Amino acid sequence: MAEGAQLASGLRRGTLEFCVLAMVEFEDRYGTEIVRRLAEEQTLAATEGTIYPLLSRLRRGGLLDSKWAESPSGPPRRYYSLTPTGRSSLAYFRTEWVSFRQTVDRLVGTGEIA
Amino acid sequence: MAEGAQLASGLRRGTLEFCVLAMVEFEDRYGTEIVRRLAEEQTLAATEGTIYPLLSRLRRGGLLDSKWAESPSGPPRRYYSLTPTGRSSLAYFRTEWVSFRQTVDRLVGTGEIA
DNA sequence: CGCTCTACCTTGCGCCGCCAGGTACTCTGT
DNA sequence: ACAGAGTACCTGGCGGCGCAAGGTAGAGCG
Repeated sequence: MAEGAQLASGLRRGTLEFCVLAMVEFEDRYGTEIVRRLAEEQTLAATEGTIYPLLSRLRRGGLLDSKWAESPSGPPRRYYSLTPTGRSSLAYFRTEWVSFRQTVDRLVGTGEIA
Repeated sequence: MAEGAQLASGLRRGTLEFCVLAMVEFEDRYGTEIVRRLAEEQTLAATEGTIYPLLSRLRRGGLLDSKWAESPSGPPRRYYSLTPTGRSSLAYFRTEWVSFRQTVDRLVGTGEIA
């Protein structure tokens, strides 16, 4: 594994889940599409081996709903959408993320505690 | 486990390590002190079971150095300090963190990709 | 000399990101 | 009609890390 990739891999923990939720907040998306869009991001590139199990977890957890749909060209796709539970979970993360981000910025940013 | 604690636990992954490095950047600190200071932070509270193995990993990895010192009252303490390797690792994280933070802000902040 | 406080560390568990491998359907070219 | 490429889905096993729980040992006090 590359140098910086290992660092980013650890950072994704606990965050990737909500990035995926946010991606299907306004528009239904399917697995491969999510993988491709994440690959365009700098530090959030995740492979299929990460995304598909993640989507299954979120579906089983009731945060995502899914329905099959035909593709214009190719095999059928499973489109994911946000459930009310997923929506509130995402809302909760948004507040938690701000707090977390500020704490890390304060601690790591300058090196001084207060 | 409490509701929000589980979320924060995932967020700490890959970040806590560098928060600890930053804490000993300018001043040597010992284990229990680090635990107590992190407990004061909102979303970064980590217990001994997290911190001590983490400190051992960082020491074995050459990012931290340690030396024993007497306590004014109580058992001796193991004080940790930042090595050159740890210093450059921390510097690298600071740039990576900014990139990561911006990506998450962009994706989760509004829900729109671009 | 017990009792408490401080400080260190370890064991085992569970979760999750990831690599590698696998299945199946669609479309294209010959 | 059929091989090959492209698309899309999923799974098994590994490794790392945060964490709860449990353990050791010295210092100070009554």
